[in-house]
Amino acid sequence: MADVILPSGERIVVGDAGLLAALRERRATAAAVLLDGQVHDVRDPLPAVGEVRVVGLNDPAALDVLRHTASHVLAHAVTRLYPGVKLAIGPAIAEGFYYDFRFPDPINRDDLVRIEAEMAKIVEEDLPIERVWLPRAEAEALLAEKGEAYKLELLREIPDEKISFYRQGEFLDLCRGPHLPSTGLVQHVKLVDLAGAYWRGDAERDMLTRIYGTAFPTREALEEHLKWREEARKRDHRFLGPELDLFSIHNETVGAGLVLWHPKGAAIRHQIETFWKDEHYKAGYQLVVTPHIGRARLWETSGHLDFYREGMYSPMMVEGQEFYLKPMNCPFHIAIYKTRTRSYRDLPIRYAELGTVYRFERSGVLHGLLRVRGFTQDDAHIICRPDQIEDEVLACLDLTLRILGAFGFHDYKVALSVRDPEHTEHYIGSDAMWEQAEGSLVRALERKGLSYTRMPGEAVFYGPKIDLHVLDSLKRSWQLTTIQFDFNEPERFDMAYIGDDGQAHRPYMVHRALLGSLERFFGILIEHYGGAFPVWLAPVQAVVLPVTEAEIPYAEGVADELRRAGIRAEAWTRERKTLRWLIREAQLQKVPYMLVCGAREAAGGLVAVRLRTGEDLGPQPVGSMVAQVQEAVASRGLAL
RNA sequence: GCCCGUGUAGCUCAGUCGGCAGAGCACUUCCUUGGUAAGGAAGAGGCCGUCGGUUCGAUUCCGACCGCGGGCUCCA
Repeated sequence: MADVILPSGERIVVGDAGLLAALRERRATAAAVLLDGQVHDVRDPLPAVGEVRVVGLNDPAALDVLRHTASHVLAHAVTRLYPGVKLAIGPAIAEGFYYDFRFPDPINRDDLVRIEAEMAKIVEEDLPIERVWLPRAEAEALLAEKGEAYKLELLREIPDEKISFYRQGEFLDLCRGPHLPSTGLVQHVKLVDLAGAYWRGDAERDMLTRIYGTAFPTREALEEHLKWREEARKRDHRFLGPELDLFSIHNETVGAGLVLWHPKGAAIRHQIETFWKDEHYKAGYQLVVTPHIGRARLWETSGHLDFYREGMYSPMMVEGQEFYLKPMNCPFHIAIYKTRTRSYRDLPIRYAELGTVYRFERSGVLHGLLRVRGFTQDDAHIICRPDQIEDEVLACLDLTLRILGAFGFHDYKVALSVRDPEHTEHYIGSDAMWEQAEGSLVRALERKGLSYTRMPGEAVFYGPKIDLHVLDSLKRSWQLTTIQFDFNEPERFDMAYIGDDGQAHRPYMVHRALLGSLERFFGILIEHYGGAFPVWLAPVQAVVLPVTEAEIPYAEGVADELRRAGIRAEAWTRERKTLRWLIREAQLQKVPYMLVCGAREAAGGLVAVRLRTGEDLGPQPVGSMVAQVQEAVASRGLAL
């Protein structure tokens, strides 16, 4: 006998008759059962004592169950339409679900419409979903008879003797559940994409066809999600980049993964770099500049030729010496450190550089600005004494939050990557160093009030690290900042400082990049702002628009005045176009301020101000506009 | 690398069941002097991704290659 709380809040006691019967009696719709916070199948036996909560379709806890069932409806429809299809796996995922199939013949996007129609039928049929437990031998015989090789492989990895299947109508699938009680509950479902996927993600194994879909408890939620997808599509930086004349990539001529920054993109980059440099000087960093290539022996010493060779380009010969394009900046910074004997009084030393590096990426993974082959890291190396590391990490987090905040990123997720405790032999550095470094990272995070997820086994071999993910305006997560200890290179380069005991000591070194790379960060910024940059970043902050030819000299005078005040302004006087045309163009280019000059304004030293938002401020003295733009720049906000 | 899709003017895309290649935007010229999201007309612009095959003839059909887009475990 268990106490059951229904979605309505009603409490009932359920006996051996079972939960499903009791629910049917009360006409209650149940998606799943919550027991100690775990989602369970409504068909499972209830605990002898205690309390369970039945959750309805609308409960967030039921979303994965709904989607998992939706993936079964998909698989059901596919088996009806494509005899001979083989089933692989079909889990719920963050934004919906997918199911992997092996089709006898290739399908394409048009097939999704047919499949969706068949899914609608299955939902309409409102088939009860039953759970079936089979003994292992029977399960194996059944799957073998159906020729479900992938399922058989999965079965062999299940340790249990009783194997769980789910049946809806004529469709039966190996599955651990849980599932909804019937197919009729999957009302709001949509197939969104089609892609290839390796069986178990292994490039050596079969290529399957993956169908992606999403499902929600209500039509509104589904539509909202589809709108969100559409919004993300419109903000795609690969679309906005050329549209706004920010950058271009030329695979055939320049090379894949190599970015050309156009004047407007470069203007934004200039603002980012200037701000970044100012903040770094204020935070006690010293800027350095290092070359793009270095001799092979440098990369031998650093170890990159051992553990990072596949990411590096082939060497070039210069006067009989091998040189490599740099994939990282650290060896150069270390070389600067080593130009003289350092005292403990010199530490911490913080070398920062916007250093351009080149890394080999397979062509299939290149993606706009987000994954490229040549990029500029906002890199720095902090070299310090053991007693300084905690304060250094904390200062680093401070700087990170200050800089990211300026770009409108205020939501963070933090991952702390540490050693795999089972395999400490895979890592360089002593236990004491790892513990001290991890301790400093944890305490710095705590002092900063940042919650974090500890991830054992995620650290690289040379030290623990913090990775910071930000959420953009569409709530998408991007990994930007990384702060990582390096126990490897100080050793390999024999870095040292002289302590107060007169002896040489090994310093700690921390690598950190706050924005990651300027290319990738720029791509993220474009999508975050949808191309409508805040005034301080906007490549063109104001356009001056003459109404007729007569106002051209006045408009140019106004633009000059703005430029003298440090505002990026253009007078659009090159062509005789109607004001309507000029406004539309400025609007499409997402220029924050449109300053209209007609006869009335020219006579009075005024401009009629239209904002990017569509708001009309009416005629304003030029001087007050200058002040308003300067104010918006100083605030670094989106407000105009 | 692999699966599906895709490649035609600077851009976005039609089209040819094998017979001289099309539109809109952008560009050039002319007309228009226009007050808050496209004023009008004319012109110029093409190795129809590359290479090969079939054919009297290929941008179209076939093959290979190249480029681009989406995706390639969030495990029954």
